[in-house]
Amino acid sequence: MTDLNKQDVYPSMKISNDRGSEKIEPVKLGQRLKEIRKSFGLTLEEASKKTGLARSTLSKIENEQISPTFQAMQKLTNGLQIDLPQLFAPPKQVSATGRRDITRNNEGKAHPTSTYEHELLATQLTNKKMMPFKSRIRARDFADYSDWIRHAGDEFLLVLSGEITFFSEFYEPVTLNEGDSVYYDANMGHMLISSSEEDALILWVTAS
Amino acid sequence: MTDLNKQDVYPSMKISNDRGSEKIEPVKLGQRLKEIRKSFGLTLEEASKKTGLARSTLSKIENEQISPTFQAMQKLTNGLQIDLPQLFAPPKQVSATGRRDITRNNEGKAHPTSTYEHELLATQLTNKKMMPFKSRIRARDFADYSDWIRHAGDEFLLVLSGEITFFSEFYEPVTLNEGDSVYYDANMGHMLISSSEEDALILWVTAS
DNA sequence: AGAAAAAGTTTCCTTTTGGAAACTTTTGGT
DNA sequence: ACCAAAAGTTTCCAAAAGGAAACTTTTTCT
Repeated sequence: MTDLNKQDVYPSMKISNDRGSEKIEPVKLGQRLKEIRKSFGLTLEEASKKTGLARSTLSKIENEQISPTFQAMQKLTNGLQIDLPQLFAPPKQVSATGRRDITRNNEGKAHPTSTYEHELLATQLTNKKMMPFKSRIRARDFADYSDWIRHAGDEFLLVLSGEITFFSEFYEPVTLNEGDSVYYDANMGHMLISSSEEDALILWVTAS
Repeated sequence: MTDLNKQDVYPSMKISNDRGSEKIEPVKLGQRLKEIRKSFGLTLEEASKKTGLARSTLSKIENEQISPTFQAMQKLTNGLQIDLPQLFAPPKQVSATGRRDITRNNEGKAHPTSTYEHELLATQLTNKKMMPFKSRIRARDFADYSDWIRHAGDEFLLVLSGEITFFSEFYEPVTLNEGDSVYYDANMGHMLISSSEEDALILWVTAS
């Protein structure tokens, strides 16, 4: 195999930035950590017990007097049960106004097709991590589809009413009734049909 | 005021750490870093110039002889133009068989509290991009909470039955009935109560 | 308000990291 | 194979992090 490297595959990852050490963006780790600890209602002492780091060390980290080692950070994330991404997470400014979008029943953005009738919810917000839909499933037959549906990301689906049969690439078809749900990798080929008399109503959410 | 903290009212925070790491995960940072550097076709010397870290230091980090400080890691990520998530959670295994998890009605993992009764869905899968819950809302009063609920990520909520009042930090309370949904930034303080006689049932999904 | 307890910060000292240079291993050319 | 250059590792020391305990501030009693 040729020595294909990331630069070939992912042009976006350009390393052309030749400036040795650019200005180090001051990710406010300490501040962030303090927020998290407080949000759990923990004192330094308690956090100390959970993480195995000294009270004093935690204090210094929170006040940005020291730069914790990776080891220390692992103790932090393990002890407090948080993810690293969460810690480094974007400057995360709580927007002054907050993001919120309410969609009333049947007032989403409709996308009807012969097999589905999708209603996109929360259309007012941009940069969402998830895309929620409510759909009416018209398809009654496997043959209503030309091929597996397949796309990036995770998908979660809950049956609101009716009965569907969920087909997927590596599994036997399965019947889902009201209240049943399925979570799957959308890269795996999938499709679904309504398997009762009526159309089925489902809620589904994607995230990538 | 009672010492009610987030963990009490919001047990999901505990389990939302779904990265499959209950115990001390030995993230092979050094190994991973070496992979990345090689994939860019960089020598230690070049990486050193880009990151501002000494050749020797890089070597020691890669061979896991030392645990880099947060500062050092920032230099790494800045200099090499990679982001932290990449460093920590890259194994990125696309399972050959496909990931899928079905949760039957009322068969999720329950987490009852006085105000909520959460049922975590899709408990079999790890590394999910979303965390789906079905919940029964018992709270009838604003005062059932000690403070706003606030955590990282986006949240989507759909009312399955009953009627809820959704309180959030920067908005007036709003009443949601069956079929209504709301999408919001979970960093924004929020909480909700059942505003009809019966308990309300909701579906909600978080993603961060 | 004052005392006691709890929470948080700073000091002091030990352990560990980070960097320059010496040293070893690998690669490339002849 | 040999030698030279490049790449990588280790040594040694200065600089910084981590922990125990002293100290200060804040909270919670009476």
